[in-house]
Amino acid sequence: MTTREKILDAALTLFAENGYDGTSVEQIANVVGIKAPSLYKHYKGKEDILNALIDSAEVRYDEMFGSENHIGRIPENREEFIKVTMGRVAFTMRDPMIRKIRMLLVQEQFRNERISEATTKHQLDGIQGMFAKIIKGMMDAGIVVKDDPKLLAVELTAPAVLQIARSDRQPQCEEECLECIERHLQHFCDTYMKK
Amino acid sequence: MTTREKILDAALTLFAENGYDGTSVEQIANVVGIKAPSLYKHYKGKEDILNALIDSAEVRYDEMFGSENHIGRIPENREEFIKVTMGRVAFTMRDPMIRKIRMLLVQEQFRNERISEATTKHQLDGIQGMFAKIIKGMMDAGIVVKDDPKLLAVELTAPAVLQIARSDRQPQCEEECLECIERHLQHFCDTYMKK
DNA sequence: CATTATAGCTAATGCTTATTAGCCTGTCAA
DNA sequence: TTGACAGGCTAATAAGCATTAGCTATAATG
Repeated sequence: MTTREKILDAALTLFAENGYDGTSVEQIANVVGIKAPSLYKHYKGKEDILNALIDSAEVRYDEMFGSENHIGRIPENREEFIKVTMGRVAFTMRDPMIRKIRMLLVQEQFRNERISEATTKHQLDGIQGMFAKIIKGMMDAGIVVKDDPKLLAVELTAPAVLQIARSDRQPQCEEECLECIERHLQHFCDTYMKK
Repeated sequence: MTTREKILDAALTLFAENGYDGTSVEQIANVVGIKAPSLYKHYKGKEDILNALIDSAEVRYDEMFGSENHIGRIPENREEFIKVTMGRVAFTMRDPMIRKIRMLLVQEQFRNERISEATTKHQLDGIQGMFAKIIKGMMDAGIVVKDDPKLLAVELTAPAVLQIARSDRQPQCEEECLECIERHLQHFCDTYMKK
């Protein structure tokens, strides 16, 4: 890992934990193992680090949720749908990097337009788009009732997004959040899946 | 309005807009119309202002959503339910004070346990509890299908909470957010209300 | 009327912060 | 071998920050 990358990594951790204004350039440098002024050999300044961080978060997010090939196989029945969805949720909830990106975005969402748009993409448009396709697939396969896939995606994802956000701020409730999501998922299937 | 109150008011606005760390005591004093050191005649320090702010936010929230007498009449039919609920949503979304409290909480949710718990209460437990009661009432009246009211409250409120959060960070999308909530509400009624 | 508390002020303190200047060392190309 | 550059360092700068000390005027209280 290059120093440039180490800086991004340290900054992400610290920004996520203490916020942008709550993090000093010196703290970042400490984690990297260099002195603060050396950091300016790699980035123009603190704001520049934040921007680079958002760039890389966007790239990572698009790799993860943007491309078609990560939707995977359309589940063939209720059990498979629940299993694969819960797996996705648990992974997203626990992955340290993704978690830090969420925490960074949510704290700095009012700072500038880029972050604000990224937050909407992550919390709403991105996941909804992805699940709309999966739900559409299941409708076409005849295992989900005919309806607007986009609308069902909203119903499906919104409670999960809120619970993931909760587990970010109250990690001790992670288990409870997952259970809550699973109950919701069961209910979703009860409501919209054919028997 | 006493100076003590003016200080809380100014601090709420500034914290909501720029975050706690992004706001200086001097800025708060400027808005109030006094010099920074005078502020210490009213509060022990910056952290003390934040705590007082959360106290008052909690009081206001409990007045608003905590007590039974604010649930109001149980709607008698679909149209009334949609109308009164959209009214509630629009009010909550637009009320400046409530909006600032949401913005403050969401930005500082990782700072301390009180704020973290308040955020969960506002975003999840509070609204869900309130709507669970309303839904329960409509079930008892026979206009909503029999189901777990708490679970239906999750399905009902989660998309709305996310859209309200979106309109906080992208106020230019307020109209769009409200439309999105209304579509969701219609869909909720289609799904769970008897014809 | 005397005094005491309230609530403002200016000045100062001491700390943190982001950033710059300038130096040094090792690596690699000409 | 020389020279340039990358990437580290120390020292310094300048600004901003929360907070304290101490003064003053006004209003309330005895």
